[in-house]
Amino acid sequence: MNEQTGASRKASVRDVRRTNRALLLRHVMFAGETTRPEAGAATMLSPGTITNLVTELIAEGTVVEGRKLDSPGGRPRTVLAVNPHAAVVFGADVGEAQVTVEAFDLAMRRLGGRTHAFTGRRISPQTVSSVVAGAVGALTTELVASGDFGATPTILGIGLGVPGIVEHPDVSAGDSEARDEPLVHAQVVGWDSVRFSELAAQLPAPLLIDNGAKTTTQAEAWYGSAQGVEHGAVVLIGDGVGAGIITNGRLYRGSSSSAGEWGHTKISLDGIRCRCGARGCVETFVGASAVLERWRGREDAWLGREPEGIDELFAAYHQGDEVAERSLRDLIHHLGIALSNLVNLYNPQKIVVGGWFGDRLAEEFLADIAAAVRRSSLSQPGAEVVVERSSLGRRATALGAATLPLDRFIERGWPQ
Amino acid sequence: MNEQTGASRKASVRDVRRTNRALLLRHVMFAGETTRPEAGAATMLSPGTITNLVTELIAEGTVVEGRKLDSPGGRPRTVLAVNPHAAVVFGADVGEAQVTVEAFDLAMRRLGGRTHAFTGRRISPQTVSSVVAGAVGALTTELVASGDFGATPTILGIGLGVPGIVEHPDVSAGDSEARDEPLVHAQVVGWDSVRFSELAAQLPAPLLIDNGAKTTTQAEAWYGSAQGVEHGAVVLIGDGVGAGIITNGRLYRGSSSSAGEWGHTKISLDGIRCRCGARGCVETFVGASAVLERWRGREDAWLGREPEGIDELFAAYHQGDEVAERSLRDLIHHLGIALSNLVNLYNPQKIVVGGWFGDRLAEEFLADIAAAVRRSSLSQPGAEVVVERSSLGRRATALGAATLPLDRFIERGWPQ
DNA sequence: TGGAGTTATTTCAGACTATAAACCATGTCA
DNA sequence: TGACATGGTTTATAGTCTGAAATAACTCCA
Repeated sequence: MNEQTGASRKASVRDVRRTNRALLLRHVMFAGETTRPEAGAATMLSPGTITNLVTELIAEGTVVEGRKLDSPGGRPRTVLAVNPHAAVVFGADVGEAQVTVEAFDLAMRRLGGRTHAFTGRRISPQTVSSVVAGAVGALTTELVASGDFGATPTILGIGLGVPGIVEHPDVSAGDSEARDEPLVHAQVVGWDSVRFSELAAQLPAPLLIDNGAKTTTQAEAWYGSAQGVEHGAVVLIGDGVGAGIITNGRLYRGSSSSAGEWGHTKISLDGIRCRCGARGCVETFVGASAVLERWRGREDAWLGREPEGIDELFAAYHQGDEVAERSLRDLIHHLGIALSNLVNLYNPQKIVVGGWFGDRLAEEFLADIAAAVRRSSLSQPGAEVVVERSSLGRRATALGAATLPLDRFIERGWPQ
Repeated sequence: MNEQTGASRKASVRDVRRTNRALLLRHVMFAGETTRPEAGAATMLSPGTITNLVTELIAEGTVVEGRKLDSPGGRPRTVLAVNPHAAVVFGADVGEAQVTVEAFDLAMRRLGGRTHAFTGRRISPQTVSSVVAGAVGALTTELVASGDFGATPTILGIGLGVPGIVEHPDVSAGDSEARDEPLVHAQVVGWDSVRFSELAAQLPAPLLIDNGAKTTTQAEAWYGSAQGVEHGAVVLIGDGVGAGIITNGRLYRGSSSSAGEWGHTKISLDGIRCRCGARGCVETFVGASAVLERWRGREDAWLGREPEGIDELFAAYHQGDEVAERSLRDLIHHLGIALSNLVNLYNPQKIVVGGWFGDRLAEEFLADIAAAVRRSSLSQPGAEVVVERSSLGRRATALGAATLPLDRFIERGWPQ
């Protein structure tokens, strides 16, 4: 009996304020438009506290008052909303072949974006850095030109969704905000322990990095199909396969932020060798490239990516091709088993199926996928889980990346 | 953008006190003996607050002052410790064939216990209830006789670890502490949606129920091999196979408390049919009964439990029997794959291997198991995970069950 | 024996919070 | 115009932690 377990931090009166401010601000942001009484009901805070907090938020410029609502007798309620022009956040989707940077106002409305496609096979962190920095700069001047954000827009931060594991430094060891930047390990693009210090130094606001599957999950949780989900999973099926796990309403990261590597869990004791080196990985059964290779009868190799071929597969299926049908049936069967492992382990309320290939599958076979999941799951968690198609599409990754600085702002307030 | 996401509750000044009180009390309990300065360092609370809280805890009778420590110049520190005689907690291990009830003082020292073995195949909830109520009564009179707890010992609660899924009612819907008792689903003993209301009514203190694998995990997390682990898993291998997952330092329960059913995740697309109805479950590869069936060459059926046979298996292995060796090698290989799924999904710091069969395996093959896990895991999380043997043995389940009321006491204080 | 030095513990003023209740503001309706 | 209803603010009060000052209880040394 030596160490502390489940150690929570000490609390002080200041924390009470921070918690309640965040609670209220989150309500305002997600409600879009609200009123003081409505916010009071949603947050359970007393009218006095609401007044107090709202006054502060208005003074800061974070929140603005709007029109007054009609009343059936009684003083009319004043509409409250986030001040969209109070600040800007950037979100970047770093893919294997391209980088997309998007700008959002404080109401998370898209203001503009830049996409840069790479021709070479592997992009270097330096290239990515210069593209991101360039896009942020270009978008910022665009914003200045629009006049909505003044001469020097307040930038809350730049979020980066990258294709790999992002290892965050141990927070417990001192709160020295200084140079504890995350390490990025991305096998797919050949990055090993990359730090984006140079990029961070170039940018006009803090750089926050996370795994792309996780930022996508965050986007679905805040604005998409996973809204309000306390325990859930977002699975992303493309060439590769990933997942984001939500536990207790928050994105789960694990001890070193690599949690959720569902694509490399095994559902078979043998099978094709995966690019991770193991055999039997989910990715080798449901990843788009693997499915294509199978369909074409080359079960021995797993290389390259060829998303176009998926169109052929679906076309063949619709023309009654039996081989195509069997490929898709097998895929759904395997997907059901792979998802049932998530169901039995996490007992999620909802599983959201996304990714370019997953989205395509869910569009046509959602019911079959759900049935396959239930067939392999334990009865109780299987009966409870809802399987749904993702609702945000390809922009989710950048959107989710942009929520990183936004979330930080909600929790901590303005810098300093 | 409608619903609230990751909704935290509103905070008030009272919560600050509760949080800090719990933080301090937890420190005192886990330290065994401490002092005010030591507690201050551990909790980061100021000396004034420590005095304040300690005074309250002493006045309540929860904490007592002890001897004064020698000082090399300066006022000597006074030893603080939990008052073991302040209260009693009970923990019950409801197994498939027997029920064990144990009593602990507030320092979680075992005071006594009762075990009742059943002869029939399936025990009814009524039988379990009367056995538990009887044992609690008998142990209580024993405690009264000992004189350490006065004429009417304060009982904080009775924790029950049961072999099945425990579904807790939704807490969010009103804080009516009234009759929202959990539902127990235990296929193994044939319980379907059982409520222990009658038992709760008979008992002299609140009844708290959880899954046995989860209470065992809790015990390992508080007092065993999983101490101080923020992200980890405790896997329990016996006839059946279960797991408890620790995320962010707390036991993870999922949306309806059935999380952690690792025994019924699939690592094979075909294979023996499991008692859950599916094929390829981990339990059919590493569960004791399944291993025995395999060893004896009867791969077609999976029935009954015969733990004694495991001794034969190990004996044969030690005598150089090749079939026994192959059985164990295969088992370890499969266990490695099954655990690697946990590693890739949860990214745990530590995996604790327990359960009567798991313990036996870990005793002899821990290094092999760890190697097998690493072989199948992704390199980054695989390199970080530590595989360890459980350290509490068979009493862990009841001990963990007893932590349920203890934890509640730490968080909420004395009843009322 | 007593004074200096040292560390533990308590006391207390000050800074913040939330809340309840009283109070003011601004409508509708008859 | 007054009664009523609801929205929003102000204020007194009760908790809470913290930092600094005060006090307590030692050891060491002359």
